[in-house]
Amino acid sequence: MNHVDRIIGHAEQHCKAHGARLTVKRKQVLAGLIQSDKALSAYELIDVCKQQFGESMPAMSVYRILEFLEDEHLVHKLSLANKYVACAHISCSHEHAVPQFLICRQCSKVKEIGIKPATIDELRESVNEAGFKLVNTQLEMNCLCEGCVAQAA
Amino acid sequence: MNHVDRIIGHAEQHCKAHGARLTVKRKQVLAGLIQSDKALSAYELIDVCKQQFGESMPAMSVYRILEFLEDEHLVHKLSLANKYVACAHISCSHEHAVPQFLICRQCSKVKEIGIKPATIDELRESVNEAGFKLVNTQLEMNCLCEGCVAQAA
DNA sequence: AAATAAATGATATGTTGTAACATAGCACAG
DNA sequence: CTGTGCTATGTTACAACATATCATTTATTT
Repeated sequence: MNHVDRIIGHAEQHCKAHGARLTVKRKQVLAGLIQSDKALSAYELIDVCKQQFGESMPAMSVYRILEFLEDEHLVHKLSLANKYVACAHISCSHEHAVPQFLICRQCSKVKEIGIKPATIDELRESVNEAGFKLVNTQLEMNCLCEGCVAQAA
Repeated sequence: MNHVDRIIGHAEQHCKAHGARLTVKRKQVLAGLIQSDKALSAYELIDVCKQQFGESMPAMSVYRILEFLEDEHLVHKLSLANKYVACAHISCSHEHAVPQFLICRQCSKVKEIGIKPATIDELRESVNEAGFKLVNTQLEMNCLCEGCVAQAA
């Protein structure tokens, strides 16, 4: 049983635990994302599924499935790139805070990190001072990954 | 001379200072953004210009003009919302750091703030620890504005 | 097996953004 | 003033991202 299957297994348990169903199609989409170290757009996922499973998915289905996976906290949507990534913590049993994402502008590689709570608190305070309320702490930051920095140099 | 015209005047000086031209169309687009306290999409700007100046702008032109205005630091693009806002500091003569934006999920109202440099440094450090390089510090945060918080309550 | 609910398919359309090439208008050398 | 070149704008076509709506299929319950 390989890495991806193991994670999918965890995801399935997670869904079962509250009566949600991780169907074949949903598994395929999730697997596509897990295998990729980059963020993928919905249409890129269609291609991936086509290649890996010979299944031709309509865009509509992929978007529905992504929505389901987001609701299950198995996938995150990155608004900065209009792309999607698998959650890095599907296999962890403990709860996680809302993560932050570093997105490589060049190659779409994504790293999910947890910023120090103290830093988050400072941010939240700045926001409050401005009279706004932070809805969530999912920050997305434009970055370059190691590989692309090296290339650029 | 009203508020908007005054800001446009500043913008014109700024452009002239290095041989860039703030043409009529460019002024119209900029004025549309300055008048709005909300972020506007390119297509919303087309409507605004149509209403205010009777000028029918092709989408392509608006995008080109927005790009020009961004290069001149007169306008910011908000990737979280795929919308655009006028820079809050066009009339200031001093230089500004890269700003951060609070975007109301509900009504698209935007506030441009400057977070404490120390907080930014902490963020940058977290990013470096993860092996990435921060490309810019234009953070965009999903928020609710005062008005929409009040409404929701 | 019938009734019900959940998931997916099919089709159309909306929204955001870019590519590629054509035209218009100004600026300045001759 | 006239050609030449540059910048700005127009036009058309299309790519990429996303949602609405209704029909059909699949799974679950009774």
